[in-house]
Amino acid sequence: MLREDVTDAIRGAVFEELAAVGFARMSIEGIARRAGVGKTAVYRRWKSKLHLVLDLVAAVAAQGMPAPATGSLYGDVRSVLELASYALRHPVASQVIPDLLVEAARNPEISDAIKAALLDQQQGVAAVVVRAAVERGELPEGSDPDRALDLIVGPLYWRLTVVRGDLPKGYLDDLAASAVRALKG
Amino acid sequence: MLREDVTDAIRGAVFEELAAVGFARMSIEGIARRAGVGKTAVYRRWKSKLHLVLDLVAAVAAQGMPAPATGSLYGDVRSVLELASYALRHPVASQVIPDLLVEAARNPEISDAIKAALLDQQQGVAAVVVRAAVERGELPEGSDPDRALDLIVGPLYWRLTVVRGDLPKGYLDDLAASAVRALKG
DNA sequence: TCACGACGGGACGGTTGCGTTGCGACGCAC
DNA sequence: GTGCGTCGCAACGCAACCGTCCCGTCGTGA
Repeated sequence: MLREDVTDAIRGAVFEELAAVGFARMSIEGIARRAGVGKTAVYRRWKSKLHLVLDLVAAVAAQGMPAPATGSLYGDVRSVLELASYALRHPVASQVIPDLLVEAARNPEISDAIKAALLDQQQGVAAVVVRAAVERGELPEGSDPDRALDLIVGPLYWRLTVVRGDLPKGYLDDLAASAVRALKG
Repeated sequence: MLREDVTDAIRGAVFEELAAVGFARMSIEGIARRAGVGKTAVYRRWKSKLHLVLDLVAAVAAQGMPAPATGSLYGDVRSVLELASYALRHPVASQVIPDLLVEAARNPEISDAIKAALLDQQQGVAAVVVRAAVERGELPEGSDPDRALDLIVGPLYWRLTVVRGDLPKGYLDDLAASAVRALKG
């Protein structure tokens, strides 16, 4: 029976290593070193660093992402932005997510995993939010949820992980209002 | 005197290598191999792969980025989106840019170079566009150009390099209109 | 008490890239 | 035609990591 504390230590080390050096530079030796574990313990559980990461991403995907239901489009959008900004400001996640997204452009397996763990989840949330807004009459029939997601999350992702600028007080409120204004049209 | 055709071959190989495997995995051996050149020829010109890439990025930065002046905010925004989508759909650039942006989060030198080559340029363009719109009375006094840039480029970057979705006909027109609507408020 | 299995650690041969060096070939200026 | 400098190429010793194997230790369940 594999020891669970060792498994957890390895998982944690993978996250840290992924954030510190990125997927491309990450090595199993480095993970084992960081986890204070023999390489054997890693290979006994996973075949390669790819499987390790796919496993982690799948675990994140399994958590699911809650869809807001505040009763207004603005409230829902603001809520989504709050959640997203929390994730993208986390020091580990803000390194790991963009890194894996870039890696996904070169590796279909990572691409599929990321898609299931993040993009599909987000698109699902967007679909729920848009449908609710349509039913309330806040958005016209046939509004495209994907386009809505672009307009809501795009600017935030750009600012936090591309420009790597700060998030001034009230920025999320502004952004939510802007997105709602953009969507209604 | 260093032969210029060799220098050009190396520069080209760096771009291709950067797109194919990314900065982290890129090796000087690989570059020389791809360029059909000895390692000596590379080391005679640059100290390391970092210097190689910094040099390339600086060359891009030197080109400059033209600011549109169509006479309307919508026209200017649409023009910026056209240029950006052209770059982000280029098969090499669409790999290299996100890769270097992620690398920039770990390496201050790359960060500075990218900032000068891309972000500062874009912020300059945004500043010009916003100022013109304010003078025309299309935007209120004191509109923030950075926020404008987030709203204009963010959704496009998100769609093209994160979701890696397609760009439906009319999407840029929609996006430009949405951005203008979001900005006025 | 005892056997089993996972543990950390270390060593293995093999691969890849590092940055440097020496070589003979080639091209160009003088 | 004679040098000089760059060229491609191959080799160098060094380092890191690969995936595997063997060891002695330790904890647990029968």
